[in-house]
Amino acid sequence: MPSFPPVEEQLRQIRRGVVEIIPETELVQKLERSYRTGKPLVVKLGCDPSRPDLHLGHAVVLRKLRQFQDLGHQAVLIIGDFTAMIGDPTGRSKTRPALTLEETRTNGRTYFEQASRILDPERTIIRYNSEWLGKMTFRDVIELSARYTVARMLERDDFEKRYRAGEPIGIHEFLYPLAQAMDSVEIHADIELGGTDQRFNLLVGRDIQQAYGQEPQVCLLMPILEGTDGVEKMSKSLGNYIGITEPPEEMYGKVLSIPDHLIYRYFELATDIPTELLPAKKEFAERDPRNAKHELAWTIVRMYHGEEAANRARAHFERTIIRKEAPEDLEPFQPTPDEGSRIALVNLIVQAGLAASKSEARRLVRQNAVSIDGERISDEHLVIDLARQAPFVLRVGKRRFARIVWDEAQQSA
RNA sequence: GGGCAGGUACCGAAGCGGUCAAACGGGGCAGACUGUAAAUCUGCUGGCGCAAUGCCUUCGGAGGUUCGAAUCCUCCCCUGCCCA
Repeated sequence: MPSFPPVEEQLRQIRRGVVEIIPETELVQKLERSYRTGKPLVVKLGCDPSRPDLHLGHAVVLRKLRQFQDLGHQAVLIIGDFTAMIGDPTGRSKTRPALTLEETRTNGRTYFEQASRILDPERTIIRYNSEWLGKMTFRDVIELSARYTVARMLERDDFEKRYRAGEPIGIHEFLYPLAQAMDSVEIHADIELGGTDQRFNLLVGRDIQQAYGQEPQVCLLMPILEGTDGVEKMSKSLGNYIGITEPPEEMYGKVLSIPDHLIYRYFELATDIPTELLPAKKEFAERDPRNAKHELAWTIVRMYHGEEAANRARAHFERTIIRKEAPEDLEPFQPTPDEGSRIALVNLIVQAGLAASKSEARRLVRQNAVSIDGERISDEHLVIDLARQAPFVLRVGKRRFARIVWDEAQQSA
């Protein structure tokens, strides 16, 4: 039987970083009842297994779920494998490719593995929603749909905008919020977590739970973390994300590339530093953004990779970016020469994966972006004799390096 | 079922028989600057290529007209709106 901290203390922690609690009075009631009866609250978080690469944006809400675990409540992670199988078309673009059941299972496992860097896996219940959604008959679906109206669906910002803009909305898109609501019904969720973009979906959950005779869940909305560009929300498809499994060096560099005005926000939402220290960080970020950003990067890397890795990442950054030297642990790359031991520079660049095509490589040379052992190359027709010149470090742009080696024996073998 | 308007490169959007690998904007990449950033300026942004008025692939799909098509014709697919 878990023993909970006092309700006031729980509330204090739950409120940190939260944008909105709908409605807060019900949260208090639920907490009080749980405290009285010793029964943990069921806290739900739904996730989309079509993209199992978690980043700091996902981490915001996962950290909140972890916080509930630490307070003694029951975390339930819903893997939306059923919806992924159909292909969720949320957002403007085309329907996502539908996944097979195996793919969603594999993705689900990957998701959980990654989420375990934040959650306590021992105390997390995982449920796949195909388990109950897959069993529903057409009749069940019609009954479910009858509980909601088109007008209410169109309240959703995304639907309304698209409808007005004359963009297509598939009927099945109306079914997604309902499906998600059924997840809440299935597990009798007391609280559902989500980003502010999930507000509508979580609220539908409340209505549907009531329609099925249950007490409605409390919706707890977390802010959407901006990506490294500082404008759009962090997302993989926008390429502005920092993945939680990325190597320390990469993570460090990416954190450093965020605009200054986000430094404090990242401290608040993406780190585990105690709430009491936040005001000091805010002052730090305003007074000395450069060093505050370094501390932020270090803190985040430490959370996911440990202190030693964080120190290494900092040293790496100073070496490669500030002093513009090649990283020390570059994998050697043995190119396939064009003829004998000779290779055209543009071919070498493509082979080493530093450019996508020869034309691009050529362009980069013209733009003074290519150097060998620190020396700028301006001749796009340059041919390199590997036997004479290797090993050397090939560099393209600021961040792309390759250590080119030549081994006669290995070549003939 | 009928009518109308559309489907162009990563995205938005011009082009409507040759001078189109396709204007312009966004995004991306590179260079200068810098704190790695932001802002700013400059260049590049289908592939191949000895940067040639060169070759190949591309403008929803398949055919056709033409010396020549993103541009004209036919059929098909897709989207939105209006009517039924």
